[in-house]
Amino acid sequence: MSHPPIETILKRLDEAYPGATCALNYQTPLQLLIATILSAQCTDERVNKVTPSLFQEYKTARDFAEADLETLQEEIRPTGFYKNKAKAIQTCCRRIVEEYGGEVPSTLEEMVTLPGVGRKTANLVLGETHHIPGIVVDTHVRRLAKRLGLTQHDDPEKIEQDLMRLIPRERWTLFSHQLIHHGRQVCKARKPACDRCVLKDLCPSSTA
DNA sequence: CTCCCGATAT
DNA sequence: ATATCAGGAG
Repeated sequence: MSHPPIETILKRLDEAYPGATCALNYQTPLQLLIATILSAQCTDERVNKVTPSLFQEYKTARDFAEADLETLQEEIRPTGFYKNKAKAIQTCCRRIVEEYGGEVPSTLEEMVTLPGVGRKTANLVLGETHHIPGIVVDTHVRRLAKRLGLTQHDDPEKIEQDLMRLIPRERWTLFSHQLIHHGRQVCKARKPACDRCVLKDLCPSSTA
C-alpha cells in the first residue's frame, strides 16, 4: 500500500509545530506518570486542572501508596474512570516503592508491568523523562496515522510498528507530539479542518 | 469484546 | 442526544 512521502510530512509538521511537546503539566517522572494515567479518555486540560493540588498533597510514590483510596478517588473524579484510575495510581505507586526504590522504572519492559500502564503511557513517560525514542499511539495518533494512509491497522501495537518502520528513530518522540498537536488543533475527530491543514495536498482523506 | 465514567463540543 | 477526549484491564 502506498502512502504520502514521509520526508514531506516531517518537514511540514516541523514548520507547523516546532518543538512540540507534552501538554501535561509536571515536574518529575512520577508526576508525569500520574498525569498520563489520568489522561486516559480525558483532555489534558482537565488533567492539568486536577494535578496542581494533587501534587501538592502527594509528593512521593510512598505518599500515593499510603493514600486513602476514597479520598484519592474524589480528588481525581473530574478526569473520569476515577475508581479505576485511583486504584491504578495506588497499586502502581506501591510497586514503585516496593520494587524500584520509589523511582519510576526506566525501561519499557518494566514500565508496562505496572498496573494501569500500557505502551502508550510507557512510551510517553520514557520519551519525555529519559529521552528514549518511542511512538506514542494515543487516540490522535491512531486517527491521523489512518487518515494519512500510514497504517491500515486499528490495533495500537501494530500502528506503533508501522510508524516505527516509516519514521527515523530519532524523530519518534517529536513526531508523536506533532501528530497529537495536529490532531487536537486541525485534524479533529468530529470536524477535521482540512481547509487549514498543512498536509491537505498529500492526505488521502483530505476534503479540501 | 466489554467495562470504566465525567466534562465538553457539536 | 451523542461523539469524543494524550487508555488499560478483564
